[in-house]
Amino acid sequence: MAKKETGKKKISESTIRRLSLYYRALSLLEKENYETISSKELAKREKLTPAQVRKDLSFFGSFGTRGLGYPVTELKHRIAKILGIDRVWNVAMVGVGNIGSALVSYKEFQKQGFAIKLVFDNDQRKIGSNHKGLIVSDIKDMPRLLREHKIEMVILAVPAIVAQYIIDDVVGAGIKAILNFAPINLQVPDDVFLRNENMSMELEYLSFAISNHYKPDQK
Amino acid sequence: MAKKETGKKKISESTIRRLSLYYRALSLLEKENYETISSKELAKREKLTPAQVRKDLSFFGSFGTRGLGYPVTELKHRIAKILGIDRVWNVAMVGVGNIGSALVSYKEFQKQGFAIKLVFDNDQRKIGSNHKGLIVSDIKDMPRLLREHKIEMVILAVPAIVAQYIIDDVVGAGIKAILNFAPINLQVPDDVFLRNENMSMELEYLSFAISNHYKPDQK
DNA sequence: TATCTTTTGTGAAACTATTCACATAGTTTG
DNA sequence: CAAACTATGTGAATAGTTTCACAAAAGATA
Repeated sequence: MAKKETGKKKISESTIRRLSLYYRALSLLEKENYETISSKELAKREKLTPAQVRKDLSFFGSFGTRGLGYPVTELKHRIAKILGIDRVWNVAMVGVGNIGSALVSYKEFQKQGFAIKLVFDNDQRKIGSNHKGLIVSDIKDMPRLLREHKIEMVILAVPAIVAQYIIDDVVGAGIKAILNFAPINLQVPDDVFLRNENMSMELEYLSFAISNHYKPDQK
Repeated sequence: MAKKETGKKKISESTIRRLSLYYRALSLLEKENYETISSKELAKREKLTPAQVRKDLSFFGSFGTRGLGYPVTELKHRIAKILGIDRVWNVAMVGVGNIGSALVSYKEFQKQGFAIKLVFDNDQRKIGSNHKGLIVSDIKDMPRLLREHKIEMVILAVPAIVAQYIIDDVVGAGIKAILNFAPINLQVPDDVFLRNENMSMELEYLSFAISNHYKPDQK
């Protein structure tokens, strides 16, 4: 009997991140024509333990068949539903410097259902120019355009120095989910989800690892 | 009496990541002409608890003065030393598609001491072309060039489908630290540090958060 | 110099996450 | 169809991380 997710029990951040890994692994398994997959094999592919896989999934229901494993395609869809990626999300890119313009062309986002519909900048030389079929809009028009195009997520790729001002505008326009690439700690109201992506931090981690002959559990 | 880091006790991944945050905060504090900073204030700036800050630092020694706090500039240098970023690292970029070429121009890496010295691709149309002052080399010459230029870290920004072949070459050339942007789980020997950066995963996390009215501790 | 205040550094406690281990339920085989 | 096998789902045990709480150390005050 599948337990319905009540939304009551607290799901840990790590579990959610692993769901993304499972989803990716299942997409691959589907292409390899697997019909079912055991927690053991799924764990092996993502360098986790079978118990971890089963425990993670058990928070959301009971998806497997004892003696057989999990149905690949069905589990994939179930995870997509849990993650909320069983639909297309309208995303806007704010800032088209190096990172911003690269991400606009990044196929992976589109593939996972994150459709970049609008692109903004405050640089007059960039406004009006074409980035992969999208015309760069003036950041001054952002509040209106975000609403008009029903944008639900924003990727912020602006210089750290202006990031707080711009995120205030983004929040003001009603956006509740923001992925920030500026290396600075931004303030947002409690009901806005903010994730920070800091690529230097990953290199610093590697630097620490080499410098200290550190042997972590390779994630 | 400062306790010398023995390298024996296990430092958690989260602690290391927070060191990066402290480092960044301290750099800012230095610019704001702070001479000392309390764990309380430092915690506030990075949305952590004072106890967390003190505990993290205590793994590496005793850097503060009771009643006063931590000396900003000195602590910054100490953390730089711990993270191994008190020097310049020679880095190579492998793959100059969207992400790769954006990262080559990404100022933040340079600023943090990660100097991209070589750029590789296997696409004949790209080889020989100029990316921000760097000529794209043929990936066939990678083993030789990595050694000649004393490269210690590689950023892998190639399509998932070829990532395993290419990382095998990178490992073969003696590289011990790799930051991978391909959304696939790569195999490397035990003595090679591999970090995966998956930007779609961050958007999926936001998608989950919105879809489930999830309220995490905003990290 | 004595007292008060501040803030560190750190064991211990509380909390969170992972792994274990096994009853259970289903498949497969002869 | 019964026995053997396989693999889930999950409480309990273990391991790991964060927070608490306070003694101790240093600065500030008078």
